Amino acid sequence: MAKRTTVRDIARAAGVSIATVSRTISQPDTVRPETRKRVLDLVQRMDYRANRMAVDFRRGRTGAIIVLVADIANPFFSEFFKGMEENARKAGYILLIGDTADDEKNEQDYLDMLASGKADGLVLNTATLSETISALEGDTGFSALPLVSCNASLGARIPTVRIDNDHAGRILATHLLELGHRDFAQVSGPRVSDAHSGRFEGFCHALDEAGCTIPADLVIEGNLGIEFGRYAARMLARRSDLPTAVFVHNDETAIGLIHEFGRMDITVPGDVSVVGYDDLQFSAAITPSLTTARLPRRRWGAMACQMMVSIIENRPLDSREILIEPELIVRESSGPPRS
Amino acid sequence: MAKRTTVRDIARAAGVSIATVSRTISQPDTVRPETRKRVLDLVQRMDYRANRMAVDFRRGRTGAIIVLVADIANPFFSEFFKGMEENARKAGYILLIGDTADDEKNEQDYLDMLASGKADGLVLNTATLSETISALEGDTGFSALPLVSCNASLGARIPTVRIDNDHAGRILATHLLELGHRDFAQVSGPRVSDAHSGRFEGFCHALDEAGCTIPADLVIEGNLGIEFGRYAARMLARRSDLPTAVFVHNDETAIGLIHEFGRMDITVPGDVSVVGYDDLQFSAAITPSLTTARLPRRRWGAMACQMMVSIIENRPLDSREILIEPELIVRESSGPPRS
DNA sequence: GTGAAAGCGCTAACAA
DNA sequence: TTGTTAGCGCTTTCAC
Repeated sequence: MAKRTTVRDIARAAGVSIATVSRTISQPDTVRPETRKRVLDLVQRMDYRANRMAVDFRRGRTGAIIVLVADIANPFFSEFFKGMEENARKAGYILLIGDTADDEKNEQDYLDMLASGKADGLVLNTATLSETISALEGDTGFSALPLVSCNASLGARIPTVRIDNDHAGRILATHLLELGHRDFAQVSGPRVSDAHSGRFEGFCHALDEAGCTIPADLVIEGNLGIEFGRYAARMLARRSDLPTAVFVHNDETAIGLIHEFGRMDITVPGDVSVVGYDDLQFSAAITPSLTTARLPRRRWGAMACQMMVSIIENRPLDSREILIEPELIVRESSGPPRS
Repeated sequence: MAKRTTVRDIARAAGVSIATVSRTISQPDTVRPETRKRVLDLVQRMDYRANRMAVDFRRGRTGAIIVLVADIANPFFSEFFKGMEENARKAGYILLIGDTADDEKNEQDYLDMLASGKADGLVLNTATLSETISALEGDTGFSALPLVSCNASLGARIPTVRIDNDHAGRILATHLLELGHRDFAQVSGPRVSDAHSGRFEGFCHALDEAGCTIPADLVIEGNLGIEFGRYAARMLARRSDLPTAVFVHNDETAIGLIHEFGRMDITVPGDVSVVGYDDLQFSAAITPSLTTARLPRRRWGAMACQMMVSIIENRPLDSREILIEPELIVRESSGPPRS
């Protein structure tokens, strides 16, 4: 493996100093056109490319923002990335994405690597970060690396852009109450995650205010996903008193649940109304199409990125916590309760 | 902003040399336990963390592999990432993902940044890379950065792990032929991409061998996605001679097409059979569930990553091109032709 | 406009 | 086992 071309090689070949080569690359207008041409030609011919590791090291910055997510397979994140990425690019950074696979150890590995200097900033969209984060902070509670959280549980300590999960739960409950429903079930993600506890509480509060409650055994809690949706459908179908409406904590799971109901000849919304949460692209393309709370995911990503860039570039923050409001999307899967 | 703690600070505080501090961090067993403890305590207390930029720079490696994809929003990629990531982790690397948003300029931005030293290797799963890649290669055709392609069009020049698209087209055609179909349509992605031309050709060849052809106006080509699927459904429905079977080049699009057929009271597979390509998690959770060619995406990612690690670590490659074989998954959306 | 020189923070010979 | 030292490749004052 041949040694890479360096500034020194170019400088020697062009008969200039390494400083001039460096300038030609990064501030072309500060060198005489004649010199510039000579250097640039050599750069081309000798296939010179500045060593990024050296550049980053010397400059003390990388031009990259990294975002860590719990599960990249969750289709939910795609728009979030788009929002981040667009803004990162606009601000002159590239966006790199890491997947912790919802594993604390992996997360720690990432943090160890990224903690200092791998990127100019770290955006966290993972659920279980409270402890690992502490490690990033000194005793002063000051982190060497600019951090933005997309998650409520860290909100108090680091700048946060998060979804108003409580509100989402409320608008879905209100929608179902207005349709006349009184008997509910919830298919929930792990409530240790505040994303899920937020949805759960918001939904329950709205029911409370209307004088309704959900019996404990009509709350089915577990790791969301299509298969869990199927499982929940079977659990519910087994009961003699099928509720008239189900709030499923994400669309993916709701899609599994609806499909399984279909197999068991339980019609949606005829027999039971189903509402989801997220508004995936597929949510409008199934039958029946899914009533859900749309999260403005792209905006979420955009805001998170803007906040990060402000921090990196030492601009004052308007606010240390930004709330993103979800929006009710009514489709076919919700209707009046069966009589 | 306080200056960060460096090896020198720790060395001074512990009364040792900077070399000892460095060793304590990276090869703890080579220092006397007593010294080690003293240093580690200080590291903790002074919140020292080695500057990754300096470490990477000095060592000449980063411990990171970057994969670039054309569109991270495509649910298709998630399993591919998982496969890569698992293997990267196993080999001691972290995986970072970049999204080029299918834009050559973005791609170029990434490559400029990544080309040298941002990562130990670059895996490319983007369609339109032929030109940009040239820039990475010197006149010698030698790239400074280890490269692996997941795409046929670059296959000749750099190591490749790719899907056997041609074969996939064939097994889907064969399945439909065996069901008795003779009248086909294809809903294709842009055929400038060899992923799509491969599927297209494979499908057509198998039909040829059975004495069938697809009329040119029954090939609907465009940018795949749910909306395009809906559009294709409307185009097909408008015809007097609706074909009996449609091969849609990915599941996402097939889901849109089936949903739109449903709206128009065209039943699948009663009126028309639909087969997709990918096997997304949602493909089994719609009604009717989708017959498709399953791409072993996780394996794809795993192989790509293994190949990359081999290259980085100068191990010999078994082969410079690995083909991943898709598998036919028969579900409800395909059946005998209407009589 | 250009060159000389001083490091950025760290690791890895090598010497002690 | 520990310390000394020489850079990694680049950018950036500061002279000229």
